[in-house]
Amino acid sequence: MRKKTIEDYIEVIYNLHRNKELVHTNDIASFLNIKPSSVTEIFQKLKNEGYLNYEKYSGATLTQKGIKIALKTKIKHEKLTEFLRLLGIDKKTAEEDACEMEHILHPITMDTIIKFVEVVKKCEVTPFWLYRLKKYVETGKLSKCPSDIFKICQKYAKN
Amino acid sequence: MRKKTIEDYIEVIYNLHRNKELVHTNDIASFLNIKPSSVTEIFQKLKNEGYLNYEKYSGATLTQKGIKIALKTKIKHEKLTEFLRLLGIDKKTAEEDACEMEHILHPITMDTIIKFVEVVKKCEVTPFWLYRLKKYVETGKLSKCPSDIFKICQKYAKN
DNA sequence: TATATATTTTAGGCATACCTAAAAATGAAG
DNA sequence: CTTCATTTTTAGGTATGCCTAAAATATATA
Repeated sequence: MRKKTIEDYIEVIYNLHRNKELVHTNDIASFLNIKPSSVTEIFQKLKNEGYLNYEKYSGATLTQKGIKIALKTKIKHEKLTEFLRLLGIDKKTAEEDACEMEHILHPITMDTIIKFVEVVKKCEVTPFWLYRLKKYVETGKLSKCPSDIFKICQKYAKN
Repeated sequence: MRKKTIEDYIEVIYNLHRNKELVHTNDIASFLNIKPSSVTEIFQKLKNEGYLNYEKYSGATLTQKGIKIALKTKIKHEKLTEFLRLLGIDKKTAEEDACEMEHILHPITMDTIIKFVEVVKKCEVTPFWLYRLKKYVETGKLSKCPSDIFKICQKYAKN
């Protein structure tokens, strides 16, 4: 199975787990707008690879291995969404792009993006570049960097 | 054909175009480490969809439609690489992640990331958050936001 | 508890992007 | 200009993730 397939399905299964103890092929199928028979096939494969406890006709639960993937993927999804939202991307687009990015980025890239968000958030106010970015995205016009900020950047450049 | 397949192949064809007028299945095959027969199949499909001028046994060139895709993809690739490099990602990783991201991001996300890079670059000095980010990635320790920067951010928050 | 209904699985198919092996075309050298 | 090596294509095969239609099982109701 492809990494993306495994992670996507496990993510959905994990999310539906909350409402129901056992997740059925139908739940996944209606959520993903595909046919239940396709889900059956995937369930069988996920079971073979040790991600799922699954017995014919009786729904499925994630194994420990499955839960581990689910949590990892969920974190990635949330952090990437947060990152894109921070840049000003609308919620729907951010969710969708995060959902693709979560499967492809190298760990170091993922880690760096997570830390980028933390660094920015740790300032507790909106950073100046974000105002310039928003204006630029909205108007197409890129303002010069204000001189007071330029000065401070220079100061930090020296350290 | 999948968007990713079209864009990936056209990108490679475009890059190999420079050295040779006509691109042959073998060129692509050895570059991508796949078999020439697989490339033949893709060439036929790319021709059918109007991206390629291709006649049996005689190599291929991109059509106007193909060139348009090539340039768009190239720009995306370069800008995404620049973005990741800016965050401190090493060259190889940045290239690889950019190569995946270029096929999946919504236009608005792509546009915003491009503008983010421009905004940061337009300051002509390294921004303060980048120092904090680098240190955080290297050491795992996240420093507090310096008070002078905090003040300036607050000032901009009021406008 | 028998039967009707709804859910789930099986069996067989399709498109994509790859493969191998064999056939066809190209082109280089005597 | 013919033969031989190389390149390219064709034909047929594989795995993946989806599909439909039919069969099997589970569930709800009378």
